[in-house]
Amino acid sequence: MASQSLTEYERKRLENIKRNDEMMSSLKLHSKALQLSSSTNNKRLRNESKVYKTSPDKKPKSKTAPIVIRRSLRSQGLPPETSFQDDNFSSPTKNSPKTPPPKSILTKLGPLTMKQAYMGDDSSASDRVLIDTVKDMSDNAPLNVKSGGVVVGNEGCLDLGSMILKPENIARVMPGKILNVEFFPCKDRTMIVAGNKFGNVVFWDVESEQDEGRNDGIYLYQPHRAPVSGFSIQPFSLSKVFSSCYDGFIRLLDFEKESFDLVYSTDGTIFSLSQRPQDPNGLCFSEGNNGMVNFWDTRVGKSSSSWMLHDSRINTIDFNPENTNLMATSSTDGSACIWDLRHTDAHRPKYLKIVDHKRAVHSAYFSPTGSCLATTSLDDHVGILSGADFMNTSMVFHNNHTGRWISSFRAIWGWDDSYLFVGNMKRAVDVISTDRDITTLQSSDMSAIPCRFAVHPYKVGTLAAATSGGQIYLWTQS
DNA sequence: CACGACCTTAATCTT
DNA sequence: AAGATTCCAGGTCGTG
Repeated sequence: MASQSLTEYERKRLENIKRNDEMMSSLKLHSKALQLSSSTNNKRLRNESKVYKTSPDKKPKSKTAPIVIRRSLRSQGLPPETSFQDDNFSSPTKNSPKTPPPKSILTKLGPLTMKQAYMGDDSSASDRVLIDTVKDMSDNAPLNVKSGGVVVGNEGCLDLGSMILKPENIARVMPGKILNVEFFPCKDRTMIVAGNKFGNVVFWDVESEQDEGRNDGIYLYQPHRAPVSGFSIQPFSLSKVFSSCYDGFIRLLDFEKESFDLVYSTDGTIFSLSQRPQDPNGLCFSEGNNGMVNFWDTRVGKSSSSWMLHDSRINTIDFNPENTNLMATSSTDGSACIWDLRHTDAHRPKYLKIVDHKRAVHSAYFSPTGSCLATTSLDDHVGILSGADFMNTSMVFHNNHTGRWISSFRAIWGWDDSYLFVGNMKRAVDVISTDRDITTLQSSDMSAIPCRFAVHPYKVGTLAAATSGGQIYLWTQS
């Protein structure tokens, strides 16, 4: 038998590949990605985003009027499904920027130029402005470096009542469900990056949108072909953006080289991506459904260590900003853990603390000072750990039952250790304070459920809320 | 135990 | 305006 000549590892790998292929084809993922990246669709999206932004919707009804919004969102309508090109989609004859990247490039083990991945067409702004803006930001990077990676400055003085959602800060930045949204850690700029389930990555340069007329400040790319599961941008290197994908690829967008380079690929699913603060060459990500965490050295292109830390997929990885030896993981196995990377126990780190939930845990994040941890679970609770060695656990009831179409909720910390932001199924943002008070940010302009959030690391009061319909609501402090 | 059928949920698409 | 479709979650329950 041929299989007998294979090593155990090789046989397992082949099995994995076969299983993945079966899953992918059964879900018609390729076709979806291609349909999505057709230039007609693309044009529609950019138009739509503009329309949506300039007139989010007239609100004839004063209070909650979700149906109104939905009607307006599809006013342009999608052209009837054309026969989609199939997997043998031939490479484009002309290298026009509006040509979607063919599957052969997205699956190739190699670099992908920004030009190849850019989804803008002739009528949209060139991404040259974006590239130059990010390079400018990067040149000012030293200004952004703070001790311990913690925001210093006016923390703690946020008045929630002063947070507002301006109509011009609402945008449909991409199609489909947004799984991830982040701010560039840049002191004087509001640059947002988001990723969706189709493998798109979008940049929203918010100031650019306000300053320039024709340019809407939104730049859409397709560097991946499956859901984007994570980003990592280090404050000291703003021109480099790591992104991970369910299909097992991790790419590094380098604005200097203007390409999305491949840094890692695996047969498993990558569910989350993180970097230890102040470690430019290390990547940390979760892989597969067996709770594996992998530490990857990008300089050598090798794994420095990998451990099975949970019984099921790991949904988030976060490092303590004060003590970067502490790492928090959240898992579908129903637990979240804090690990001490300095101490190992039976070939894996020792856990300092375990938080048990009754169902899957979708996030575990350290507070800005590192002295608290917040967990979010499908068991309809937000856990808050505090005190010496995270001894005190407090569970706050919160409806986290998002169902299938809305990304799971993940409570994130604000600009100090006193409160958390988390989605609310009634199209609002809940603010949970550590003393268990819950207040709500509401706006009649928020026409969909905000499920994934990010806070601007330097601008207190600037909060991005992303939806499963591709919108971002950018709350700011008035 | 493994597996599949079925349910939940909201936004979008189609009729 | 209303029904159909989405679909890389995750739980439950029934069957082989």
